[in-house]
Amino acid sequence: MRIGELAALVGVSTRTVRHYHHVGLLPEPVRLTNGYRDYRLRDAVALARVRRLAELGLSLDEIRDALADDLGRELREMLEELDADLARQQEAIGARRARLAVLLAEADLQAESAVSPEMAAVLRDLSSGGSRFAAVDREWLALMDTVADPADRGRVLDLMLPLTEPQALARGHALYERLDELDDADPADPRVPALAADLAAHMPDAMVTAMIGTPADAPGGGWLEAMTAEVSPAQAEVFRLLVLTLKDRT
Amino acid sequence: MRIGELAALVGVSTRTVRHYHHVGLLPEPVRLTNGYRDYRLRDAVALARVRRLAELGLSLDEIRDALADDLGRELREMLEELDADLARQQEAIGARRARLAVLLAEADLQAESAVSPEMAAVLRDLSSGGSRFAAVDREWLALMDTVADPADRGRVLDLMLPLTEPQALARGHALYERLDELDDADPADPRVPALAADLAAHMPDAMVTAMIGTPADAPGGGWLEAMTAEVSPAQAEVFRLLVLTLKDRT
DNA sequence: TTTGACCTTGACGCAACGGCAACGTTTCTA
DNA sequence: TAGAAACGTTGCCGTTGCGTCAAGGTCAAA
Repeated sequence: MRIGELAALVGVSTRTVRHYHHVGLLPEPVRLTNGYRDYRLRDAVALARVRRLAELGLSLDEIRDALADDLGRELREMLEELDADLARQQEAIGARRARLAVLLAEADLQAESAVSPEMAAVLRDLSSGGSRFAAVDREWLALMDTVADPADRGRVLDLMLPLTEPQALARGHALYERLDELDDADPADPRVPALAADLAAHMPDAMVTAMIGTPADAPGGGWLEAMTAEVSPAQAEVFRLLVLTLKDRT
Repeated sequence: MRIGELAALVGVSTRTVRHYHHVGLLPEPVRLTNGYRDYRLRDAVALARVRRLAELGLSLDEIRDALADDLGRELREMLEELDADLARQQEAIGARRARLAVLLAEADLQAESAVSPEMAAVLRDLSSGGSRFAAVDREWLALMDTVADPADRGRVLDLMLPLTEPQALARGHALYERLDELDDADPADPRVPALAADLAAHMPDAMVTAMIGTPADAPGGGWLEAMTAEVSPAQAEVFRLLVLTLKDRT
């Protein structure tokens, strides 16, 4: 047999056969005088053996190990491991499909699939003012929504919901405006501690504990540093004081 | 933010961030005077967007397309396609696990997992004689067992089973011996046509139609050529006559 | 001052082949 | 009998999504 016949017989490409030679999975057969490889039936059997394991999902390395150990206990362990692995894959795919189903159902209602639809609603409410600072806050919330795992995502939403009530929104807008006014103010400006105190008063307890409690190295952890870097010195000072105040509150 | 902070914030490696820059998924931010990349919150938002789609299983190319088309209809189609793809994967994995379960159950009984256990039993029966020719036949059957898809595999077994009955086995061994005797005989030897006729008489009808009916380009198709290449000229001639006889029989 | 923890670009590695180049051999066909 | 088609040979690059050096430059703390 020449390589093409062997390949057709077993149902693989000639490239695959040569690849198996290259990686030592299949012994090189004798050559004819013209240099062509000359295969026997036993080569086809060996190749079919390899393919059988490959199609079960074993890597070529694993197949080599399994065949080297002459089809003993080793193979059985590998197969069990493989089965566990496949089970995990099935679960993972199932979870992804579940998330997809949610996304697809919601996509019928709105196309803003960059964030979850609940969070999109929250962001719409918050964005009714033109505050430059509100924009930073919105970016931050959008980030939290994408970065957190689904369980935390619900918690973030719960934290935000009280702030979307009409009175809270009005007060929030006023606070945003006061923050905007500090854009090029001095950090020692008297309005700074006043605003920090009012902000602290405006924040629900649950949000406070969430903000203080987030470990610095978890995803979404360096929030304070990341936000202060975005704002002016006076605004950063507001944050510093705010965090101090909140820490006292716990 | 520097690249490490950004990466930690979103929960990826710095290498991943740079990779996304490299492939154009994430715009390069401004550089500080020392050459460090300087990220803003919106970069984190963009990165998190990308990750969100990536974790759903979209390829980076698809993510680029989806984001370029500004989160419209395109994305929805891709998600649906992805869902269908995942469904197919689930099915494929299920099929593999089913095959694995069979293998594992049988591995308790015997370790000869290169061929299916039923075929292993058939091969044991056939191998009771020391005929060199029987060895070729056994290789061939082992190959058919691994190469054919599961549906065909059962058919092959059905074909073989009649030959494993005691009387059939005895006659089969006698035929093998007569084939072995032709190892270095002349193709014109009078024993050749006689043996071909006896072989034809020995083969069940179902096996005949299976052998004649297999298309030459299907997997396992070139069986005649592959087998004749393994044997001596006189034995090949037996085969030629055998096939002629069998073709008449259909 | 010297670690040590960052950052930079660049390049190789990975799994399992597919595909091409550039060339020789065999086989079919006109 | 010539030429084309269909095989064979080796070798190298491309794929995916980064991980992992290598060989530096930068910056903060001890």
